Amino acid sequence: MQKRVPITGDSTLCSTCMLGHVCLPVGMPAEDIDKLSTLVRERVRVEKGRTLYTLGDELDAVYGVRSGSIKTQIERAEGQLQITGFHLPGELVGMDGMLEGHHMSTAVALEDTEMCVIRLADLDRIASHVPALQPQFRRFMSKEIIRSQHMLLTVGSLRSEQRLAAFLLNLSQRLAMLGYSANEFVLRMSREDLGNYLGLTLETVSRLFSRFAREDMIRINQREVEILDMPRLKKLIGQDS
Amino acid sequence: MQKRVPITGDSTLCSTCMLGHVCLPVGMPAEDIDKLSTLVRERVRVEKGRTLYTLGDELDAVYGVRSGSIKTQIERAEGQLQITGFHLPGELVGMDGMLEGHHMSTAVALEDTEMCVIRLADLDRIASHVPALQPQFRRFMSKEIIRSQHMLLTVGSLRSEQRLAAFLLNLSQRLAMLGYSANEFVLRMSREDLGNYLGLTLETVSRLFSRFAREDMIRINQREVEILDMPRLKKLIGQDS
DNA sequence: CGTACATTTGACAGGAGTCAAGATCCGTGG
DNA sequence: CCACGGATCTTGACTCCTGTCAAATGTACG
Repeated sequence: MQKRVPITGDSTLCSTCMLGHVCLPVGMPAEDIDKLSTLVRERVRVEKGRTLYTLGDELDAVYGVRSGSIKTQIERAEGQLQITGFHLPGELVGMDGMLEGHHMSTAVALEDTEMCVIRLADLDRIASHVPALQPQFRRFMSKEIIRSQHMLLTVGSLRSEQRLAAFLLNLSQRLAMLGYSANEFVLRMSREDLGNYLGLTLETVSRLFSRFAREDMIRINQREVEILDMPRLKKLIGQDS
Repeated sequence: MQKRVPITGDSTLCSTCMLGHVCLPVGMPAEDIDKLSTLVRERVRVEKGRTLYTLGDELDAVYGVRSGSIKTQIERAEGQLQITGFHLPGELVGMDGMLEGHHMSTAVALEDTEMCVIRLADLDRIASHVPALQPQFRRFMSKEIIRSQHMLLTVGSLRSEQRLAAFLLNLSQRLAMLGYSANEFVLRMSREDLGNYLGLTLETVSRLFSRFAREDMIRINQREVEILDMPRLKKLIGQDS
């Protein structure tokens, strides 16, 4: 567990945060968003490779990615490890773990990352005079359910090339939402992480990248990706155009 | 969408329901549970094979299984279908779908089934004077996140025989929680459903059942299962004893 | 009692895993 | 600034698990 640092000044309220259009406040009425000023009172910096929280840690808050990126993973006693998500700015992590009050997963920074701390006590306190907040938070939990169910479909019923294509398209789209290029980006995770996430081996992922590049669908240089033929990638997973 | 029927009399409040030890009230203080009397005001009967709700239906409530069982599935445009869960009494369905206010999945009864209707409006109304209710509901959503992430691990990193063993053990355990036999039960779903759920084909599932039976780990006759060697099943997935 | 559906079983093929060897990149220290 | 060493990534050869296709058998329901 990393050290939480109080936010100084009010330069960084939810109401003025650049991520308002993707993060927790999205879609809420402006007057309600103004009332979220004490929702995030602390931040946590996590260096690349370090953990934000670990399986079993006590949980009194969930976290929003402010900058950087995070992977979350679950483990089984036998050492099996499954990466459950790569999280970009505006996305919340830690919502599993609310069942027991202990984290059910581990969150590791893929690069130097800053997280907003959303204490559950603050959430309920503020919700008592901002009625829209509870439904809004449920929406975010619902989104997390949908996300993992969608991954289940991906891993359970798509072939390897389709899984990788789906991953690239999903990442591209999320980066575009954040104002980054949809066609050119840097993967923050290793081939091994990616393989684990998609239910493949790192060799298969590597081979697929090479093949996609050979077929001029992408250009790839280590972790730099350029998507050259978005329509064909989409066609690969059955989406038209 | 099936017809909702008001509950008559108060013979079936949450506070007196037999499923209280597994359903939404579990762990809440008795005085709070007493205040849930108007949380479930309607029920829905769903015949075997019929849908409780369908992808795209408007959502104003989530549902708890009162008796019977339900499968939930998501779909992709291309016709791919992924079963995301088989739900027993006391379990909630429909919590995906709170994101958009429309169901993101379809729920189909595996046998004649009765569901409790939990309207979201009622949830928030009651929560305003039962502070423990919102955290409790979040716990159930959290549980759903954990469940689907665990399935992701199962499908993403276990071999076919391990997946089926994990399924049998999980079902056995949930049935035991409900007071049924942990060793003898009836599968309510087809081999095809089971295969789809586990990311396998129906033939593979059938072969595995036959093999487990040949190796005296289970006895199986169509959908009747008897677990003969629980320790060996557990060992198969790496759990000791 | 017959027909449609569900399940079992076999033969075969192919996609992804495993094992192994190189190539490339990157951080560290001289 | 450059050289070294470990980590990461690529590629090849081969294996095997699971999927596909097909046929037979069993079961349930009208």
